Amino acid sequence: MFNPELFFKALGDKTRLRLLNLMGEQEICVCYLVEILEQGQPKISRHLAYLRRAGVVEARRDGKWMHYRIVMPPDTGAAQILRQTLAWLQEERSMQADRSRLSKACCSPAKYVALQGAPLPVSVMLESR
Amino acid sequence: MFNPELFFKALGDKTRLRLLNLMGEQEICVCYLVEILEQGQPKISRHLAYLRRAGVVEARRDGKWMHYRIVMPPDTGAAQILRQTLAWLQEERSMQADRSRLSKACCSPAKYVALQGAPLPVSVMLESR
DNA sequence: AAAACACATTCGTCAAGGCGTATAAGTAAG
DNA sequence: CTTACTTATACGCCTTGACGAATGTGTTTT
Repeated sequence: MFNPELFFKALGDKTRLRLLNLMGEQEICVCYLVEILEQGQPKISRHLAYLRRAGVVEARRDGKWMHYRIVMPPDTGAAQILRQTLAWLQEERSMQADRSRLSKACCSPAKYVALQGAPLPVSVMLESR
Repeated sequence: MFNPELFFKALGDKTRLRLLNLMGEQEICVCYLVEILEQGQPKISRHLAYLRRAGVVEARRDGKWMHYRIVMPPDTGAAQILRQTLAWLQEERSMQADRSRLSKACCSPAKYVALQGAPLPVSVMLESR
């Protein structure tokens, strides 16, 4: 029932890989994705839509904000490959840098004025308990 | 040193996935790929070139014939994903059918006249000992 | 109701990629 | 050397997809 071609097409783009890396296993607000990737909001939104059509992510509305999360495909093989891919990405320098900037963005609002008032990523909320 | 984007782009095409499935862990002559996939020789050749550029396969000349084989990427993560992908493909109906037609093609030359005299795939040579 | 905000979508443009047809390149056989 | 054979590449055409800019949609605030 799952389409390998569509699945790999979704992974065949730098920006989409960066988005998936930032989502990790947690849901995250779009505003953070835009700020961290420094890539223009419509561009990010289009790539998120692509990932949604491919069945790789799902969205949840929270007032003005949209939260995206990775959804594991029902197909066991695909899920395994997706998990493996996420682990692989974490080994990459640039992907680590993205994740590092994400943590900092949540703790230094002065540097990321646009994010003041935005809902914190779950990972950061857990850290600050 | 390995490029995830290029890697997944290479896997994001039905024909290329079928080619990789037919190669499996063994090298195979192009003429078989053309016959089994029934897809026109230039098309197959272009997709093989794409896979070569992406570093997923390598070619070996044997007189008039060219043999292609999957080459595991030096990057451990990529290699793991590639192996899992190949295993995943083998679970698909259509991919099993391709592999089944490959065995038959080597044993019934009458049906595949174009293949008479072509070098047998290694897997078939092993079976017929 | 109006304004502000977060995000999605549309539009026009451009590059990448897929395909069939024709042709080139490399090798073996006559 | 010419021919036949296997594979690769060039060409023209078309589709997909990526992008910035502008605009639309849904929600909260005033």
